[in-house]
Amino acid sequence: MEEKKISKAVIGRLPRYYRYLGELIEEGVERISSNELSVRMKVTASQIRQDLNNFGGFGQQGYGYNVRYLYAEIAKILGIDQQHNLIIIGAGNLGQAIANYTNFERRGFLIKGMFDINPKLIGLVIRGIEIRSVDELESFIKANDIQIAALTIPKTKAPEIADRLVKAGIKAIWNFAHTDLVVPEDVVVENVHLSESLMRLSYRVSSRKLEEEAKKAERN
Amino acid sequence: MEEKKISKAVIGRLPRYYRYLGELIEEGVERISSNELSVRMKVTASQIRQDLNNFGGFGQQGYGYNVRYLYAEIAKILGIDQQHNLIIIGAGNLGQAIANYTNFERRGFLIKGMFDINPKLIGLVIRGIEIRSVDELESFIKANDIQIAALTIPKTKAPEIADRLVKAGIKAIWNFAHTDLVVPEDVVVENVHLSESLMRLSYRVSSRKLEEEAKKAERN
DNA sequence: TAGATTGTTAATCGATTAACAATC
DNA sequence: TAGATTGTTAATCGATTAACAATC
Repeated sequence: MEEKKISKAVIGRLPRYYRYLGELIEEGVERISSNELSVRMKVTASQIRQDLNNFGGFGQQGYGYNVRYLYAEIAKILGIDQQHNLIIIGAGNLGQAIANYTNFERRGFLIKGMFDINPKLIGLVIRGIEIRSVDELESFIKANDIQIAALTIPKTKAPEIADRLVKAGIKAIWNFAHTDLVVPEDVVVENVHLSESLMRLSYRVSSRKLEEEAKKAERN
Repeated sequence: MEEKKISKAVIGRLPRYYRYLGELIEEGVERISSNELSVRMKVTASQIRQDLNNFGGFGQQGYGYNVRYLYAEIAKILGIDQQHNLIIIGAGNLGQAIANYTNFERRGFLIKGMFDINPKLIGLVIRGIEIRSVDELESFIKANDIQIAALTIPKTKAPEIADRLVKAGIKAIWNFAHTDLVVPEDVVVENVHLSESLMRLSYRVSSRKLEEEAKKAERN
């Protein structure tokens, strides 16, 4: 069973397919062709078929794809058909935002606990999730079979906490701290660098402005 | 002056270069070669040189790159040498998290106001930023020369608000709602889809697990 | 000047799109 | 069966890496 390596680009698109299929289900659409879906999603039909065929043949010639079936298959591929136990480290606004976002639980991500160093926050309960002292981190991870840790703390504290998480057996870090974590290769890190996202936005706004000015200059 | 089109991949990497250069400045490093930087950043030196040369020759043969100079030049490219006026729509945890993140202001993003529909939130002041009723949206945008709107509201409300923002003359939307916004082509949308990020993480955790199981099975 | 390192061209690699035979 | 649409191979396009002449 040689697993062919799936490219990052393909994986990056899967959640978007999943989202669109979910919307189709809500609309009561039963089947869809790669072509119809390509129009909705503004990608090529070719890309959709290529992407899906990395994982198997989910469609049927002359028919297209059954929406519910494809939706369920993508869920399996993404691993969101299974339950993941998650903790949040850093109970500030961002940590609380994640804790309050109920959709994650619908996708199988169960938030089991939150951690902070601020004594004012420790003991508070958010949507049934208790905020604990970071001192309890390791014992909690082991006792509750935690796989994923969301890191919503300042970048200065992130490397130390990441080390502790790795030692405690965490398999994945959802990293919101503005730094690149160094972890062993069997630990997955998914970065959400908001400031980088905002800079990309800034670039695009600025380059648009330059283009417009260039056009205006040309007219004169 | 034909502007050659810069690829999305290159733009995506610029903020990371910027971050590493900032760290080098803090460390007191004056100059760096593409090769040294490539080791730190875990990319190829070739890629660094290619990326930078999209925008001009910032280095010097036999010397490398002056860290402060390159840092300043990338800031110009990203447009973060200029001030951007920003509003946040949706004053929930995520909106408040952004409002409280002071680093954005250091990069020239000035948060001028927050908006919500919840009467309990309207009137509150967060870090000097007042939460206003969404009714005041259009007048506020015009009166305060707002270019960027961060959208931290549920997906159901996002399309309607996006339309209003566009009509009010907003040039860029930083979209945290889990939906793809439809806007005219001169309006920039930068998406931050947290649930998609979490699914990518889930995929990677799940596929790691499968690989390990496959390896174990092979041994038997 | 000699050594180092860029800027840039050429080669390679990978991802996307197009085309079409297979098949429902 | 005829029409539709997939799965998949081939062609194209773009991005990354390698190589090296230019030059500080």
